[in-house]
Amino acid sequence: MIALCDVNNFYVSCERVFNPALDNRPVIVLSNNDGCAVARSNEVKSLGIKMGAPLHQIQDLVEQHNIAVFSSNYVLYGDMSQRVADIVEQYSDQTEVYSIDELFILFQGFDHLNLTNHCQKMVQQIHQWLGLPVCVGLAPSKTLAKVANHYAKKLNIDGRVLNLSHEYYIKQALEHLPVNELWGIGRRLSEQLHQMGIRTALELRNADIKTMRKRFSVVMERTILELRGIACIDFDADPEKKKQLICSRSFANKSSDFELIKQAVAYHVTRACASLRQQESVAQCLTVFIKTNPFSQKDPQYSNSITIQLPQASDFTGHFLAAASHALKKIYKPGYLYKKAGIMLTNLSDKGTLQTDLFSPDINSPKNSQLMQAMDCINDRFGKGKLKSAREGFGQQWAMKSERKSKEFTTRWDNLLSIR
DNA sequence: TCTGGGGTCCTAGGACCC
DNA sequence: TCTGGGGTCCTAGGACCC
Repeated sequence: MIALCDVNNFYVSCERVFNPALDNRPVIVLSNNDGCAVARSNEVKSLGIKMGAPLHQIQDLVEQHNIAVFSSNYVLYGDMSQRVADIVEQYSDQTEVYSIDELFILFQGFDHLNLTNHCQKMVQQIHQWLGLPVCVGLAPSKTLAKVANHYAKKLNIDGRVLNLSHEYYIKQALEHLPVNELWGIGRRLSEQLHQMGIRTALELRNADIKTMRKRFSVVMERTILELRGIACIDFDADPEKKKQLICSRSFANKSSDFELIKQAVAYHVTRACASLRQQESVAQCLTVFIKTNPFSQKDPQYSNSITIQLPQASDFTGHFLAAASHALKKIYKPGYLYKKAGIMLTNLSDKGTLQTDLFSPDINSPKNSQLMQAMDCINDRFGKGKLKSAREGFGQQWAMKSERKSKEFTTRWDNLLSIR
């Protein structure tokens, strides 16, 4: 059996843990740059505010219903997420962190246990230790576990665990589930399924598998098999290293200032290279991209990207900074108001198996390596960005808006909550 | 005026090989 | 008019996820 453990309205729930006045009050957490609503409390959902709604479009509702609005606080959410995972690991040694608020749990050799009870205990412990509400769906496949989790939340199941292992209940659940709510069936696919007359998850499960494979792809075939209780999406306890790393941010305000964009790009390169070293990879390709605000009706639009290949894969920030600065000069056009810049590292490989070139000098000197190590060490100990490249500048004039962020309650001594 | 930031997997088609 | 039968690798684009 596979369980999906998912924290309800995760970001909102994290805010509520440290601010009980938010209980029973509508709460929203915004995306980066205070742009869109990316987490909503149940009260907000029932007001009809959609996932991803831009804040400026729902401003009236916010005032009307006295909705509490927060900037996203990833340090807090990341730490809380880790704490959830730590607890879950006590209940099975096979867990797969699927996202910041979800884990799959594999229960193998647990036949002696009543899994529903086992998971209920886990839910209780998470609630007691962290104050976070989680729901668990149990089923023979990941896709069905997702379905079970969906109903555990929706039906407000006692004990917050729904076990979907009996054929009768599986059918019941799928019969009432619109096909577009399935994991792996997005907007495009459900449109096409609708055209074929397939509207519920049960109808999809009963569809002819060969026809569906032909018409769609192996992905669709797997979804159907999973709905039939045949697990075919791998359980991946320790995910491979990232195959690409992207770092980008929108600017607080649009700008055509080359120097400002250059500093933002340097900042992104620095962050990406630190992640690269952390997972002990090297990258050979660097992509730099910039774009104007696509939502603007009146500003002339421009976006471009360029990919540069290093002579050798590397993890030395300096090489990527130099390449990025070169790349940016090529794509930057004056006169446009830019809103976003970012970089991407691709063609990643293991640092241990790094191939050097027989005919050109090695660009990865031990000196560079030591320098990066020292830098990472200092930044780990004294905080991200304590030591940085001069190219990043000091002002960070482009820095995103984050005007309503709560404190780092769990990771900074001086942000510790005091109780009177 | 204001609209996020990450990721993954699969397929078709082109270029190439013998 | 007739023009084989296998392969591999790479990339762009499309779909999905949170």
